Amino acid sequence: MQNNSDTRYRILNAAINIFSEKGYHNTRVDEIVEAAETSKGGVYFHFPSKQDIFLGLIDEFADLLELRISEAISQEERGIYRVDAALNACMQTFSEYQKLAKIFLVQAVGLGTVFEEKQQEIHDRFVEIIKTHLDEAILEGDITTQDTDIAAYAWIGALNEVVIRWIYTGEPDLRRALPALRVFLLRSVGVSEDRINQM
Amino acid sequence: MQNNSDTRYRILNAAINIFSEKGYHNTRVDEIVEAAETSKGGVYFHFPSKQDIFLGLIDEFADLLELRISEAISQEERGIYRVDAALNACMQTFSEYQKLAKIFLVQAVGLGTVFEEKQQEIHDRFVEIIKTHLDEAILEGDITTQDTDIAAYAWIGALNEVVIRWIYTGEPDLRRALPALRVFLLRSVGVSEDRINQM
DNA sequence: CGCTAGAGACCGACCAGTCGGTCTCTCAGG
DNA sequence: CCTGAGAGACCGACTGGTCGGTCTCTAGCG
Repeated sequence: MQNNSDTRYRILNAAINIFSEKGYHNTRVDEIVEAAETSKGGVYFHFPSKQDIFLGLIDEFADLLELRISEAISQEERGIYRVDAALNACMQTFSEYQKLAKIFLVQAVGLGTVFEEKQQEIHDRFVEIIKTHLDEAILEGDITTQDTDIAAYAWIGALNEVVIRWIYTGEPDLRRALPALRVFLLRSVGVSEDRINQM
Repeated sequence: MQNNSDTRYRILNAAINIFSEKGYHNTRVDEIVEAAETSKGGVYFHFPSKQDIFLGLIDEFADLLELRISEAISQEERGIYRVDAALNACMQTFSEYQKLAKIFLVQAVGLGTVFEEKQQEIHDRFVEIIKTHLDEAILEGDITTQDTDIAAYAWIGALNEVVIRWIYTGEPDLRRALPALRVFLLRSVGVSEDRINQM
């Protein structure tokens, strides 16, 4: 049981590398086999199918991301600070796991019906989190009344796009981009300049 | 010569429908053949490959979108109004060509190296347009000095996400979402509430 | 010996693309 | 007006390669 260890780990690692580079359909199981220095039998001993490996990676990363965000949020009291903390956690996690981020944000898109549902479901989780805290911030009077659904989608889109950009080009460095993005997002929901500056 | 007409048109139409639903890899050429009520030979008479059909659709749509946006922009004088006009044109075009929009925004993602380049290149075109006009608006004093690269990426991301959402769920209706998104985006780059309201 | 973990040859479904053939339509020559 | 030759548009059976997944076999361990 404890011997989940070496081979399984190497397979996952290889899968991350190759999936993130070539996408799901252009990745051959045999390539994973080779990169993991194992055999087809090895792979199919540890995983039921190619699809399972891929979906497993995505699920795992989504869980990690959500955990990190929840932790960050729980450290702050006020809605608007929570939102800021979540943003930080998000960027931090993406930049720490660049390859998984690419699989999550790029390679999992456009794979047809099977994957579409999972994709939607995960996206919804994050929209929900953002929306909740934006609504909270409205109640607390930090931002004006507005359509927080749209705002939540737009935030996710904005964030993803910047991260994807960074994944491809290495620019803008996420740490350098964070302040600009932070101001952008806070302004977008109507946090006053004064408050932004004093945060 | 003029008989580019019927069959070719039916093939493209079928391709739009099926690609937009199932994505590139899950679409069989034979499905397009059937939906277009033609034959394999017919398809390969008009197009050199499956890939060409797909890329052709994307190129065509990108051109259309850019054209529409340019037209809209050229109708306005001032940077900030231009930006607003472009946004309108964009949403209008997406909602008019929902299926092509899905191919463009969803199905063209994560297809591996060949498609990645084209994808980047097209994205850059639109980032460039936005950035240019944001910079213009800064010079005209309508918005504050800021990192317009990040803002441009974020805008595109935000827009795409909302549109993708609409494509999948039919909600929020783009016409209803537009005002909220408009305020969101204008605020995000620091257009004052006063000016937004008076636009 | 029995069991876990892994090796790698092999299978067969699947599918993009091909190729020889057919079916109009046109148009020149008689 | 008829003919027949040529071209353009289209047809669909077939092929050849590719890959996910399976199956039998083996090495080591307790």
